[in-house]
Amino acid sequence: MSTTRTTPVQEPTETGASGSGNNNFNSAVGEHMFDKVLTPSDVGKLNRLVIPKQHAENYFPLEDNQTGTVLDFEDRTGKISQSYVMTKGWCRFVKEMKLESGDIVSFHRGYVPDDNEPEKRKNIFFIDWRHRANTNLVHNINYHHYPLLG
Amino acid sequence: MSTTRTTPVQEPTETGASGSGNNNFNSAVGEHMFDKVLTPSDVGKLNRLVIPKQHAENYFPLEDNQTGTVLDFEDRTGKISQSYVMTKGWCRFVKEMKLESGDIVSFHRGYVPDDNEPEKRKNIFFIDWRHRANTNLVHNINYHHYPLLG
DNA sequence: TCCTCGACCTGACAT
DNA sequence: GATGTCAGGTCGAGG
Repeated sequence: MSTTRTTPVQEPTETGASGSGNNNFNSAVGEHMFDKVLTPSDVGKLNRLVIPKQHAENYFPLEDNQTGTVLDFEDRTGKISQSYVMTKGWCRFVKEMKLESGDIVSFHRGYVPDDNEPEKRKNIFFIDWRHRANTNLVHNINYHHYPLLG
Repeated sequence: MSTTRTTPVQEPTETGASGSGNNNFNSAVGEHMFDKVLTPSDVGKLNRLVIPKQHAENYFPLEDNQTGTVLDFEDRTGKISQSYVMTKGWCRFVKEMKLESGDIVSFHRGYVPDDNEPEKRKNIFFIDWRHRANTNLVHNINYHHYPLLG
């Protein structure tokens, strides 16, 4: 219970292709971006989800992230690092899905053509979740998905 | 000791023009950007300075900050917020300047013409500091400045 | 009031 | 020991 650091956020189990039973969402929803095993504070009273920096910058449309701005102190260097949290809407999501520490959320991205500008594509985000395995809960290994609009 | 929140990061005392004695640095160094009163952790073992978000986004060349990316959960909204800290080089600065909680750092910006492209200007950053007033320390109300390269 | 949200502060830990 | 990131808190504004 004590050591609850983020799982070394492993690269995805390559899209639901692995046989872990998460195929009750249509594969057409899009590509898998990343997973996070929820920490106690992700599902606690803090009402926020810490998003691993690398994934936030890789996958969300934050535009032009330089992973920190570097300045120089004369001969030295000063670096400004950034971190990312999701706040708005998260707490409601946790409650409705009854998420607990150890459960897993999984972000996916899809595209739709933009009707007005066919050469452009519009992002659609999805968030899936499942209860962790190795639990006494009834609903283990159930996957769900929840659409997002980007 | 307990309540050590950031001073409501007030707007600057409008460039050293106010009579608080901070004129031992050449006014040619540039415009005043913002101040921060140092917290205990800013000068402690954590080796980092928390930079108020608004100032980081207003003044540093982080490019294209949208102050949080907004996604929509169907009819809901999820928002990703960012925070900023300065890490590299900060701890050395604190030690050399003997900064303590309650002291104030002040960021300034100047410009120099870019020799190759005269129409462009290059940022130069400076960080000034002073010990807080109302202290028993000897060096109160001393201002210093420290050049940065941008 | 209570809750959410957003910003900030502080500490732990990995590298 | 220095740096970078994440976890876990507090606080205040606003609904």
